Amino acid sequence: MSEQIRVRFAPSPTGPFHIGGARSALFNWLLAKKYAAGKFVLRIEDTDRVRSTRESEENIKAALKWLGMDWDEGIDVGGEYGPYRQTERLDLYQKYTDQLIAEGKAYYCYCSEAEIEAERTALKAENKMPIYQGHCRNLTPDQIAQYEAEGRRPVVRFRTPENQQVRFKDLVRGDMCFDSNGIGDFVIVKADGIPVYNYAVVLDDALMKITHVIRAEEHLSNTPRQVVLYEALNMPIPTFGHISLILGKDHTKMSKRHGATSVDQYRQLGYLPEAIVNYLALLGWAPQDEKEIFSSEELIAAFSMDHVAKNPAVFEIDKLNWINAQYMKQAAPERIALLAVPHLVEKGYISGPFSEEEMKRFVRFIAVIQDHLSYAAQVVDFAAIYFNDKVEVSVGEMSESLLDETAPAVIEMFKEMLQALDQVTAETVQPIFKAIIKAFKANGQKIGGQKVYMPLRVAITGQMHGPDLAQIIEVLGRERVIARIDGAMASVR
RNA sequence: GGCCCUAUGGUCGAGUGGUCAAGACGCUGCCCUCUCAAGGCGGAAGCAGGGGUUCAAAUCCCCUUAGGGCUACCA
Repeated sequence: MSEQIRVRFAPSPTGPFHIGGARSALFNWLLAKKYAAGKFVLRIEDTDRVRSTRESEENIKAALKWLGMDWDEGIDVGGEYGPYRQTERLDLYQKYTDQLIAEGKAYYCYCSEAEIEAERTALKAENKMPIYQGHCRNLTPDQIAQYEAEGRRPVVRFRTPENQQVRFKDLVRGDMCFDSNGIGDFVIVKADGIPVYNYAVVLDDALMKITHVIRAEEHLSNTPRQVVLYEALNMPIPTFGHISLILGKDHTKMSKRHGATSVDQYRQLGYLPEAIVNYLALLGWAPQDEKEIFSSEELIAAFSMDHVAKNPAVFEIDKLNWINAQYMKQAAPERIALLAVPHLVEKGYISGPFSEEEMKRFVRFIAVIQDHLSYAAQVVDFAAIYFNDKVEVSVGEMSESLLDETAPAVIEMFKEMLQALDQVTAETVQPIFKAIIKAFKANGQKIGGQKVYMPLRVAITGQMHGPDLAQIIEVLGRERVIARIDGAMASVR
């Protein structure tokens, strides 16, 4: 592969930025970064004026940046092949359209949408391929004048060569071959003068000197249309690579039904961008070795289109969660704390951002629960341990552990020993538990760790499960721990 | 309907004519442990079906089946 590699990501800004789009972008980005002279360009395909929005374009850019995929050329950053928004390139396209028409490779078609629709329906009824039958292929000047007089606005159709084998090379599918007769004379410019996707994409990719077009498989069947256009335009055909689609759990195309599908939803849930990138890379591509966790740099080094899978991949949230958890364990607690703030606010634990001092303390708590988290929003599952000073002991196993006959003595001893400590840290607290067991033993009573830890855990956290108790005590501090214990004991008495 | 793509455990996937068919997630057993996680060590679980080709097929060919895409004046 040449070092002059130029790839692009060309999304349509028509909605939330989808996880599948992110993977397409990633594969292109990885390919560009692999080569010193590689360039990744970001182009906005907004020819669908009804559905395209600036808001969506901003989302895409923000998501790409969040994921760490910087672009060398394109929207916002510019470059020598701009502009990079298709609606700003209309005059450029016009030149080539005129040329195609002049050469007889394209022609005006005055058929109305209703007429086309009727033709299509009829063909389908006969079990034939619903392709344009060429009604306006060879209009006389008189006919054209007649249509113009009727006020018809023409589209431009491409005169697709007949009886031709359209071939192209696909990096993931191998050599592809389509029959040109299955294509028909398709529209390249709509009645409003705006080129259609299949046409604009060819012009843009050629003009922007794109060498490799890596995109989703849904475009595979469109590729022969594009290839005939490249040929008619006398422009070099890029190398294609059609990566398979990402499916939901039920093996249908990922949609809202499958839960979070947009990059932004994952960002809001407190997933880490490195983890998303890592997971996406593993979806449809496999490294040569058995490595699973990759930094961006490692990904760039290891990535190759040679090992991109052909079959569609099911998006498995469990695996993403596992990968994200791997990154969470390594992440700075400060970062996780920051990501958790909106969720803590939402649950009413706090009313706004932490003060600097509060943050410092909360970060210590995060360090304690860090290994329990798949993503930052899950902090709320542990937040009660930290925030609820008024411990609620539910009747049942919990209250029983406090009403256990050894419990009062355990708790009294614990309080005394905790008070006696110079410094309350996990290291100084831990020996207390052992000391209590020993004290019972000296008294002729054998009790297990369970009888010591559980009443204390329940009295301090109001829960029977949770992270290391000594660490929780360190984070909470002596006063709050004592107060919680007293409150809890009072509530069960 | 036509054209096209795809098919290895529940999932991601290694595998490119000769392997006891990797590894990971998930599930599960044990260890660790106050608990829940994390971590460590094990286990169950797979070549969609049928025909060929070949001494030999997950691997090559054909058919069937299933899933998906395209067939727009969407991208």
